[in-house]
Order: sequence, then C-alpha cells, then structure tokens
Amino acid sequence: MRAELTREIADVARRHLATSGAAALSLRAVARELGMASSAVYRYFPSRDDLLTALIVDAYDALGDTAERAESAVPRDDLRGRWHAACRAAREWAVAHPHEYALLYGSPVPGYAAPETTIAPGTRVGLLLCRVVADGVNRGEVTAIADDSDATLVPGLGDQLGLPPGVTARALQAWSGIYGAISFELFGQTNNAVLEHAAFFEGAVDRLADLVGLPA
Amino acid sequence: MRAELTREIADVARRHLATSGAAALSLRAVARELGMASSAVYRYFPSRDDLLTALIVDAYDALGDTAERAESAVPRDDLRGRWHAACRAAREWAVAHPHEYALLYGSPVPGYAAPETTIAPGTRVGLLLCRVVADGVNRGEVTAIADDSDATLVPGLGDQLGLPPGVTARALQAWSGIYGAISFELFGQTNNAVLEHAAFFEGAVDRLADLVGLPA
DNA sequence: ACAACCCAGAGATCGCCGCTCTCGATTGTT
DNA sequence: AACAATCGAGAGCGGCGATCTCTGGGTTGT
Repeated sequence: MRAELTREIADVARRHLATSGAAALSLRAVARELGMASSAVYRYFPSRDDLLTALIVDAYDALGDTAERAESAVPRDDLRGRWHAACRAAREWAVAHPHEYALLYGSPVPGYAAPETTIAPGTRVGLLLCRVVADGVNRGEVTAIADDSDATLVPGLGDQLGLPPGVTARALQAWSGIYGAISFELFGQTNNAVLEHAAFFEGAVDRLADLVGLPA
Repeated sequence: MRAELTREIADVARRHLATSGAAALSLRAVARELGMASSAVYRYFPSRDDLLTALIVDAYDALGDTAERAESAVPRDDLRGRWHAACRAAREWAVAHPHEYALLYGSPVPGYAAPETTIAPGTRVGLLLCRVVADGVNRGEVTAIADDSDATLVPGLGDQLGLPPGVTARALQAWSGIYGAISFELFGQTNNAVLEHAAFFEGAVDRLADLVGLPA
C-alpha cells in the first residue's frame, strides 16, 4: 500500500540520481516514470528535499554496510588489514556510485540543511575507522603519540570513541584524508596526475594507517 | 563598452554566488539586478554554464593569488613555514568564500564538464605546495623515502614537478589531505567533533608536512 | 549627407521545474 | 447507509534556461 509506493518512488528517484545526479533529480520526472501526476508524489514526500534526504540516508547506510561488511571479514588481529578493507570498500562504493557519493560528501546543496536523521548514518564509516584504531589501542599495539591537537576537539570525544589523546585527532584527520583522496579522484582533480587510481589510493591509505599508528 | 558590461555581469553573478550558492545562481536574477532583459545577458555569456565557468576561473585565481602571496612572505629557507602559510591562506580563503570553494572543490555540477580553461588555474595551489617540497629537495633537506606509489602516477610527473620518486605521490596525497580537511570543516562533517577548526587544521597541516618529509 | 548595415537590447515564447489548491473518487468505518 | 479520511488528477502560480524575432540607434561606406 502506502509503504510500497513510497519505496517505489524512492527507487525510481535513486535510479535517476545514479544516472543524472542530484541537481537533475526532478519530482515530475519521477512521477512521469511512475505514471502518476506530479502532485500525487507530494502525498508521500512533502518536498523534493525530503525525497533527497531519504536518498541520502539510504546512501549513507549502503556505504556504511559495505564498509562494515568488508572490515568484518578480516581477522580481528590484523588491524592494518581491517583498516585497508574498510577504506577500499568505501572507495569502491564511491566509484560505483559517484553521484550518490557526491550527494553525501560533495558540496551541501545550497539552502539545504542536513536534517537530524542524516547525522547518525553519516558517521558510520568514520566510527568504523575509529573502532579499528581503538581495538589497536586496547591490544596495546597502538601507542599514543604526544600531540596537543586533541585539545581542539569537542571535549569527551576521545573517551566516547575509546581513543586516547594524541590519537583521536589523528584518526579524524585520517578519515578526512581518505575522504579527500576519494573525492579528488571522483571529482577529477587528479585526472592528469594519477594513472592507477586504485593503487594510488592503497598507498595513501597505508600512509594514513601509519599516521594513526597502526602496526605494520 | 562590451568588456565593461561583461565584467559587471560577472561581478553581480559573483555576489549572488557568494551569498546564495551556485545552484541558486540565476541568469534572470542577475539581469533583473542590472535592469536588463534576461535575453540580453546571453549576448555576453552564451549560457549559464559559461558564466559559471568564468566565476570558477576567477575563484581559482583568487585562491591561487592568496596562497601564493602568503607563501611568498615567508623566508625561503623556512620550508615548513612556507608550507603552513600556503595551507593556512587556502583554508582562510575557503572559510571566507564557502560557496566559491564549494564550486571549485565540491561535487562537479552534474552535466557540467570542467572546460580546458579551468584546468590550469585549478592546479595553482597544488603546484605551489609541490614547489615548496621541491625546494626542500634541492636544498637537500627533504630526502626521498622508499615508496613505490610513484609508479601509480602519470609518467614524468615527478620530473615535471622537480620531485624525486617516493615524494611525488606523498605530495599529491598531502594536497588531497588538505583539501579533505578544509572540505570536512566547510561541509559540516566535523561539526560535532572539532571545536577549534583553525587550530585543528594547523595540527593536520603539520602532520602532512611530516608526511612529505619537510624538516621540523 | 545619405543609405546600408550591424548589433545590443526588449519582448514573447517554449518547455521545464517545485509547489499549492481544489475537486472528484475510492475506501473503510461508524 | 452516511460519514470521514485518504488519495490521485488536474489546473495553476511563479520562476527557470534558452531561443527567436523585432526594433532602434549607432557605425560605416559611399
């Protein structure tokens, strides 16, 4: 009934998004493809932004699922392997779903404020990476490095993540570095510089593992 | 005459862009503000995309100017200082011009392929950073680290930049890391994690300087 | 000095878009 | 059987990018 049609609309919208990008996503086009009046769609999504929000949450979850699944397939004691698996899965998902990735990590759509519901799913990959590092800390394989960058973070963040001072900021930086590497590739900034993007990414991820102090 | 009006249109458009973002930039609104018919604007910019392209080139140049000016004010032998100055200037420009930064480094506007004219100005900051590292190499203060990531790059890129193998890939990664840090802040990904963004950025930049091997 | 020409701007028009409102029709409940 | 609630359709609003045609004023060439 209602839930069914809601899902159907979201599916068509996701397909349009995947092929043409967020800016080209039109409620009217979705309605046309479903053979219904454009005004009828508003019974299910009060605005285009709400439809977009639903797609964002789905995309965050798809990315989070992919990364978590990949990471969980690696033996727990292979910290660097887990790190690599999560990063590689994230990149591969991004390459396979460029428009959705752009929607998540590209410029925020102007006038569009990320609603509450997108915050939690949006942190899944970051939290996953932090968990790997925290495991390393608990196993005594990652040792804190003297660093006062933690003082720039929200108080209590390290405790919340199970990360000691000197590591939290580095972990956050590593996450942003991974994001930067993926975005540079996807958004074409390295078009004339990098030839084998996957291999280059692997190297970058490895150096970021060094940054957070994962053992070799 | 013609050049004057062209500049005037671009100025108004830039103001609209700065206040409302790229997606909200409308040829008609610009024309309205200038008191002319929307169709008249097409005499000066054949399409909205062309207007956007002009703004992109201007923005790249403004960012490049800012970074280069800041870097050139630091003594030549203070490599890390030059690195920091360039990065800090880039971030401050981005914070002051978020919509323009988003236009440069955010998701590429769907269906909009970056024209040739934007490529050269788009690499200025990256080249500036590479120049700092190359200076360090020439002074013997930066030593190549064994690393096979260079093999993933476009052949000859290292020679072109004056960087030895083992450093080129790291420099590129550092650039993408800086971009990632700025974007994370600007696009709100670190809203609930980082408190003092400027200080956090400084720390990240310092660790990226370590990555490329700049002396302390 | 006059005529030919050119071109910037105006206005109308087209087909999109997001969004709103109203009006029937169907459905399910009292 | 009557009622309320929901749902879809259709018309319509204002705004958008883009195109086309027309007009008036300045420039050029004779």
